[in-house]
Order: sequence, then structure tokens, then C-alpha cells
Amino acid sequence: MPELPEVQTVVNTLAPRLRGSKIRKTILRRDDIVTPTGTDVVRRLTGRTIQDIRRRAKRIVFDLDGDEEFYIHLGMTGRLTFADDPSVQPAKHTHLILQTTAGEVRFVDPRRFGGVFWANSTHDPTLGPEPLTLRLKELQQALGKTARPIKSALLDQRLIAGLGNIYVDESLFVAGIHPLALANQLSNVDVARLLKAIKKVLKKALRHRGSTLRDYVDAQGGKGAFQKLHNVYDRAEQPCRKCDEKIIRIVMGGRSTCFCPKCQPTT
DNA sequence: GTCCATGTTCTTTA
DNA sequence: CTAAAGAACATGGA
Repeated sequence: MPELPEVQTVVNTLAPRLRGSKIRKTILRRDDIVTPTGTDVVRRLTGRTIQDIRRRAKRIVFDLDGDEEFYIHLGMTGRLTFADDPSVQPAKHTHLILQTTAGEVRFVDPRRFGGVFWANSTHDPTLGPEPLTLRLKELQQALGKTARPIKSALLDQRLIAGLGNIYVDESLFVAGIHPLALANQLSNVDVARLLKAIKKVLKKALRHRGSTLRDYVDAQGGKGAFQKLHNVYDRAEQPCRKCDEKIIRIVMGGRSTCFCPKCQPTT
């Protein structure tokens, strides 16, 4: 579900309520979603104050009192939502429940690609720069070093952190760049257009509270609306909104990749 | 039954 | 050695 706009929207709907609250009770219903394995999150979380909640890459970072932090990653199917009525039985695949002075929050994740991570995100070398504040020089440098197709390079969180399959495809369309174009063969002009496209797409997606294709919801259960504005993602076989050409779907590294062959020519 | 899925990490290959 | 490609993870919906 979650790429930068979706994760940010969860944080935006979670933080105002949860900031400053205290965790009264922690219920861990399965412990194999916790990393590192064996971390006693119940003991570590109960009684703690949540000072802030923020996003880093696709992570929802909880700042706790005592200068400690952990994060929740939503993986593909994770949800982090307030329970309107805490007396209602938790949904299937509810793995963690935080009962706080500001309400009850539940982490649900059927596929369990997400999880709870007791780790610091501040100096994590596996996370590249944030796209919204990324500068052209940095991106040029990062892309110049790799001979992979631009699509896979942009999915690499060490190069740029927060994009996923949807927003890479959408950004490449706006930039008019073919997904198979080699990263280090893009001109400076191409990269400049690409960075502008990435920021533009992400900001627009944020305004529309992310994309709900299947079951993504924010912390209050609200769906995103940006999927209605997708140019290419999940639009294979449909006409391009710009030129009417048929949108193509190919598979790259096991991920479906959608693009307009006319607006995104090979070069 | 088949194929597909908004992500990450580990393993294999070149 | 490193970079890139591929497989694996687990569940559910069409």
C-alpha cells in the first residue's frame, strides 16, 4: 500500500492525536513481526510517552521519551489505524495494539511484509535522501553511478528513499522518460526534468492523500484519491491521457511497469 | 486452479 | 571483489 504519500498521510492523521500521549498498555499478538527477533516491545513500550510521530522514507517513526525511537513499516498490506471503538474485536491479522491516553491504535498486516522495528532511522545507511528535499546535484551523482534501468534505480531506497512502484511509474511519465532508459545515460536535462517530475507527482499525491488501489487507508480509515489521477499506473491497455496511445505494461524485476510508448520514447 | 499485488532482503549470477 | 538479477517471504482478491 504505502509509498511516501501514503505513509505521510498516515503520519499526518496519526501525529496530531497521538503526540504527547502515553502508552498504557501494549498488546503484541504475534511476535514474529518484530525486528530484531526477540525484542521485548511490550516491556519497552508500555508506560512510555510518544513525543512525536514522523515519516522517514516509508517508515513511520515514533519518538519516545528518553531519546529512543522505533518504527513501523507497512510493507505491502499494512495498516495503522485508530480503533474508533476499542471494545470491537481486533480484525484478523492485527499484530500490535497500543492503548494510549489518546486512544487505541492497531497495526494490521495480512501479508506481514511490514513490521515493528526497534531501530534508529536517523543514520541508517540503507536510506537515501528524501525526494522532496533532494537536490539536482545529488540525484545526478547517484544516477550517474549506476547502469541499471532508471525504473529500478528509482526503486532503490539507498539512492532515493520513499518512492515505490506507483510513483516511479507516474514520475517517469511526467518526465517523459522510458523506464528502461539506463540511469547513467540520462542527460543532465533529463535528470533535471525527472527530479521536477518526482516532486510534482509526490506533492500532488499528498494533496490527494495518496492512492488507494486496494485497501490503503490513513489512520482514520480514510481512502486516498490520487489513483483517479494516475496517468499510467494500473492503466495498461487504456488510452494515454495525453496522446491517446495505448498504455503498455511490461514486467521488470518482477514488478509491473506501466508507461506510454509515445510520451516516453526510448533513447 | 491461475495470476497478480503500493516492499524489502537474501541468494545467486555475471 | 562488486553490481545486478532473481527468488523468497505470506495472504487474499479477481
